[in-house]
Amino acid sequence: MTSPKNTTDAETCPAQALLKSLSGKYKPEIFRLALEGPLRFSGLLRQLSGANKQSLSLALKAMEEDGLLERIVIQIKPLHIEYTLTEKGQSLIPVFKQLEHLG
Amino acid sequence: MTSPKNTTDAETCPAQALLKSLSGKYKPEIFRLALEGPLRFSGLLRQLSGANKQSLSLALKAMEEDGLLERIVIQIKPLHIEYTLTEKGQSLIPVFKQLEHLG
DNA sequence: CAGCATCCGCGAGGATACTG
DNA sequence: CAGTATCCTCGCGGATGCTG
Repeated sequence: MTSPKNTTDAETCPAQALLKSLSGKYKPEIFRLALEGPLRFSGLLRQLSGANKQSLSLALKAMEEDGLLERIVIQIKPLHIEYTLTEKGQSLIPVFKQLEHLG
Repeated sequence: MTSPKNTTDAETCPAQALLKSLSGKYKPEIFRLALEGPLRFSGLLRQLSGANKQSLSLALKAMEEDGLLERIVIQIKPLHIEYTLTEKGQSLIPVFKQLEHLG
C-alpha cells in the first residue's frame, strides 16, 4: 500500500510466484531438470541424490498443482509417467534463470 | 565447477551471502528498518508485529554475528541499546534493494 | 514402476517466566 | 529496558512398507 504500482506486488511479480512454487528442497532442481526434457519418477529419484519416494512424490504433486508441471500417463504395463513443463512453466523459464543467477 | 568465473559462486556473489544472512522470519524486515536509522530492541518488538523477545533476540544476534549489524550499548540507566548497520551492512544495501525488488 | 500410508526426527519459531 | 532460559508446537523432510 506504500506505492500504487510496485513491481514487487505479489500479483504482478512472477518471481514472487515462482519463488513460492519452488520453495522446497528438491523443487528448484526438478524445475531445472525439466528444462532438459520430460522427467520420469525413477529417473528423478536417481538424479536427486538423497531424495526418497515420498519427498519426490509430494514435490511433484505440489508443482503439478501449482501449474508448473504436467503429469502424463503412458498406458503400457508397467506404467510409465512423464512430467513435462506446462505452458505456464515454460513461460517462467526466463524468470527461473534470473533467480538461478542470483543464487 | 562448470565454469571458472561464475557470478553465482558463493564466494563471489554477495547476493548469495546476503540471502543466507537474511534467512529467517524477521531478518529482512529488520534490515530494511535499519536503512532508516538506528534500531532499538523495544521499538523493533512493536514494529515487527508478531515477533516476541526470543525470536527478535536470536535474529539480532545472528545478524550481528554475520557482520550486518553493530550492537551499541548506551550506558545510562536503564540501559539503551542501538543496532546500526555496519560498514559491511551498508555495502550490501544495493544488493538488498535488488533482492527486495525481485520479491 | 509409481505412489500412498505411516511413523519419526529435527529445526524454526512462539509463549512465558525470570534476570541484570 | 534488554535480554536469557525453558518449554511447546508445527511443518519439512527422511525411512520404510504396502499397493495397483
